[in-house]
Amino acid sequence: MPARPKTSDEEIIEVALKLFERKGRDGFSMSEIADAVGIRPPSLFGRFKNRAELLDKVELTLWGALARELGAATEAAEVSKRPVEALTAQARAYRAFAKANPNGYALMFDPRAAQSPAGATARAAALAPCAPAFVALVGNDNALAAARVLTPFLHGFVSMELTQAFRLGGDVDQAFETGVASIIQGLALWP
Amino acid sequence: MPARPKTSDEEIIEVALKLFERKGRDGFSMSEIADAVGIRPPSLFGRFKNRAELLDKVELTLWGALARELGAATEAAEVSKRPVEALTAQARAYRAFAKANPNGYALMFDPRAAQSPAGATARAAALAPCAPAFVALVGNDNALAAARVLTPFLHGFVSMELTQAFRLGGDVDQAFETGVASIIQGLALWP
DNA sequence: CAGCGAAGCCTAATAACATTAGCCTTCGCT
DNA sequence: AGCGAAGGCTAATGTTATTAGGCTTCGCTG
Repeated sequence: MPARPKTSDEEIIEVALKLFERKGRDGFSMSEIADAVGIRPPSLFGRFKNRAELLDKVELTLWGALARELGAATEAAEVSKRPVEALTAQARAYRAFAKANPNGYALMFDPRAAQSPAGATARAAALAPCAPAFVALVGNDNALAAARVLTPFLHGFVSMELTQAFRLGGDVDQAFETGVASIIQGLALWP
Repeated sequence: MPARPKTSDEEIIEVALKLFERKGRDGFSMSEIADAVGIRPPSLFGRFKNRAELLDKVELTLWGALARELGAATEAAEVSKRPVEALTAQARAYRAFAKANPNGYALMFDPRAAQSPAGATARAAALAPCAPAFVALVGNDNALAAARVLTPFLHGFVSMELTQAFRLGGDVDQAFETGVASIIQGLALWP
């Protein structure tokens, strides 16, 4: 039935992601994306219901990428034997991902973005690689609670870092290491 | 020299704050604010350079309010003797403020908002009430580093809470209490 | 092999915004 | 009396997202 497409949904999402990452949430428009893939702005609406839906797709792509990074960090550490090292490695991977994709990272936690079921699933999936380390550290019953200590710290830290909220001097890299270590140490004290 | 003003900068900021809080960053426009104070949209630009400047003012107001809340929480605890209690109270006050002003809180940490010097000053001032407690807990030299553990956690936690990022069940209130306690316990271990 | 029908694109139009330009009115001060 | 500026207004501009309606291609079916 179809005619000859000039582009594909995937290409559009890719292009949108790059534009987004470079110019931030404000600096990009549907027109720019259309230009970049060689079609006219209204044609985008044949592929995506609206701008929000396109952003949802971009967000999902990013969650997938984060999940992959965390998974890679997990493999590097022998989780069952050394949960502390595993969590530290994952924390560093998390921060590295955020710094590599500053605007994208902000999108992933934007209140306006994806309340979609797919978004929720992607979020949960992204954290999955960390679960074994938490279980190994504090046991099955406390794993979720422990994740709700470290994860908010990570999210808060990188968010503040990306918005340049650390303005009182000092070594931010070291503050991160110290913070992760201190928090994991606190978790290790759990019964 | 003047004529008869129909409103004042302060009133506009108040109204903008309320509109903002209710409808979120997207759902509000200069037109709505103008309507609400009984003037025409272009007249706003005689008072504020542009929308961004108005938002800056709103943001400053919010930082001031947060500083006041934290100060109040501080007074209730005898900081020098009981830094743990003081920090816990401040943490609760911080969270309560964020939950009471969800959209406003998001604004305060928005990358797009105030990179203004006034904004930086306001941020620093907001945290000032907590400084004595950190000093009492970990000493002068470690206070900043300690603040950079607890503050990111708080910011991350409430941000995630406000964006409904905690979707795996469990008691979120308790997770907060547990997290704060665990982190402060970790800090208390510092040399 | 004629031709239906849908996918995918296009141009033109609409509506909401922020913001600028230019003008009018009021009123404190001389 | 009347200048000058503060503060407002209407009208115009330019940018967005988004909708409406129409044209073309081409896989499939008769």
